[in-house]
Amino acid sequence: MPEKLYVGIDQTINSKFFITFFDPVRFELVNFLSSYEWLNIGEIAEHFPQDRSVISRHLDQMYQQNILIKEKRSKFIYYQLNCEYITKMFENTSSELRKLMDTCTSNE
Amino acid sequence: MPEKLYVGIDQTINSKFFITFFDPVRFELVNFLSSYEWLNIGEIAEHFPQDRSVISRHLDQMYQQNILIKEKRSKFIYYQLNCEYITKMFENTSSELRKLMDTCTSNE
DNA sequence: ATCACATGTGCATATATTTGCACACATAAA
DNA sequence: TTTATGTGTGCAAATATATGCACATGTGAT
Repeated sequence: MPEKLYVGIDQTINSKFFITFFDPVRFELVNFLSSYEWLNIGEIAEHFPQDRSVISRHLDQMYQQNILIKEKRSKFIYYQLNCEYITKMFENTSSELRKLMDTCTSNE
Repeated sequence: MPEKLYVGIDQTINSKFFITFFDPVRFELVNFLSSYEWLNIGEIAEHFPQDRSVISRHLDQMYQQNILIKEKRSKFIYYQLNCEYITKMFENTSSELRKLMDTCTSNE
């Protein structure tokens, strides 16, 4: 603790990503999208009780956090899980946390 | 997608843990506690602008999710990060996600 | 027992977020 | 152009959660 070389986890961990990811509805969206490739907003919203506009906003929030990738084709907007980024984000966070936790357990 | 052998991530991932972990105030508490060993509620609350009762409730929520371990000594209640559990939870989640993401990227 | 202090809790308020409607905008077809 | 359809947005209501006060409870000391 006196000679702390590591910066706080608030510096290295993107908590907004996780808050976006684990919201109940958005987490269901992730789960749903993991079974499909490109789907447009209407196709996605069909499978959820919420209004299409609500789903649209959730998808946009997920896109802002790079959880989804987006593609516009004519008047449709297709979304897909950004698998690479999601996996990397979790694994990087795991290792950042592992570093931090190693220092705190060694202090006991 | 037709022959999906994996169960949904909602079955294998404990999202409540992460929702608890990444709440802004509780995340700051994790960050703060990572620099110390056992601290009682009063000592912790001194470092935060919120009322002691608010901090007390946050700590209890974290304890419910195994983010913290607790120890009562006389009239004090001491908390400490549950480093093992936190690390394991993140790493298990990472690998569950990795499994899921591997199936979705191979579909493209 | 009384006192001092640490923590828990009921409850109303504050704050943040989601939700759905109504409508605006965009795109493509007729 | 008008029409149909997909998506974005303003806004108010609903919902969930955090917050802080006041007080209750518990524990140890005097």
